[in-house]
Amino acid sequence: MLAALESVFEIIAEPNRRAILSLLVSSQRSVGEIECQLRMSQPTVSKHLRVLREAGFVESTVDAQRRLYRLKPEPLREVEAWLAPFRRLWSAHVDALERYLDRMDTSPPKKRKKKKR
Amino acid sequence: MLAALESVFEIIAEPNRRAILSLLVSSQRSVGEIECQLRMSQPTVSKHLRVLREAGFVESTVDAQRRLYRLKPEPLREVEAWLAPFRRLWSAHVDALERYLDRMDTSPPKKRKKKKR
DNA sequence: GCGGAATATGCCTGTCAAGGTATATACTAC
DNA sequence: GTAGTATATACCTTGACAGGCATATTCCGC
Repeated sequence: MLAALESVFEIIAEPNRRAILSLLVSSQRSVGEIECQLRMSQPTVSKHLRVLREAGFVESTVDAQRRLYRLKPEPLREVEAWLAPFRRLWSAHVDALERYLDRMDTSPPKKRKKKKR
Repeated sequence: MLAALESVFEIIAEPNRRAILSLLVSSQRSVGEIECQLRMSQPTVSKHLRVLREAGFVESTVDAQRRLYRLKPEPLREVEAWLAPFRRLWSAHVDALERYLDRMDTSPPKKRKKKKR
């Protein structure tokens, strides 16, 4: 579980890790809080947190025996950056190429912002 | 390779699949073109395309013996949607203040020993 | 019909991640 | 010191996916 896992996309491919990240949006949490809210075993939470920490998704501070984890933005911005070129697919403005491709579309109509077919 | 793979995040966790998607941004392509440009074997390309098609990332039209694949927007919008709540992490003016408030959000730490491990 | 080109699929195998259990570590309170 | 709490790590097993190779399918031209 704590192996290579180089790419940020592989990190967020795991549903429990996404759940942890989403939980941390509202505020930082201790391992026990995450364990309780997401109904995962404590070692599982710790292992996922380790993966997330080593990938830069979260950081922790020590508070007595507890460790408080909170989000770090950088890796998710990588995802955002990769996603950027695809936004033209659903942006309101439809350029020439997309209109061309839409004309070739043989599948049943779907909700599109702009014209097609 | 052609198993469940339910979530869109698991689909885009595979580097070759991300490469295929990125390649299709500029225009639709045949399997042979993808195979050539990305230097993958033909069965590998076809299998990845099948995964992408079944997940709704791409669709294909038949052109003689060829099949032309092009992007479909919906699944990537799911990624975009999941990412949305995290944008507050890097929207400039809230950053420092909200992260400070996050720490106050839970029960106040007692004597804090600094930093991560 | 036949042969060839383009793509899809089946089978097999190596690899690796995810989780469980048990244990280790770190810290607090007494 | 001891006991208790919170978290991390080691070891192991299971399962799934990615890719290679061989083969099947589909379509074209002749």
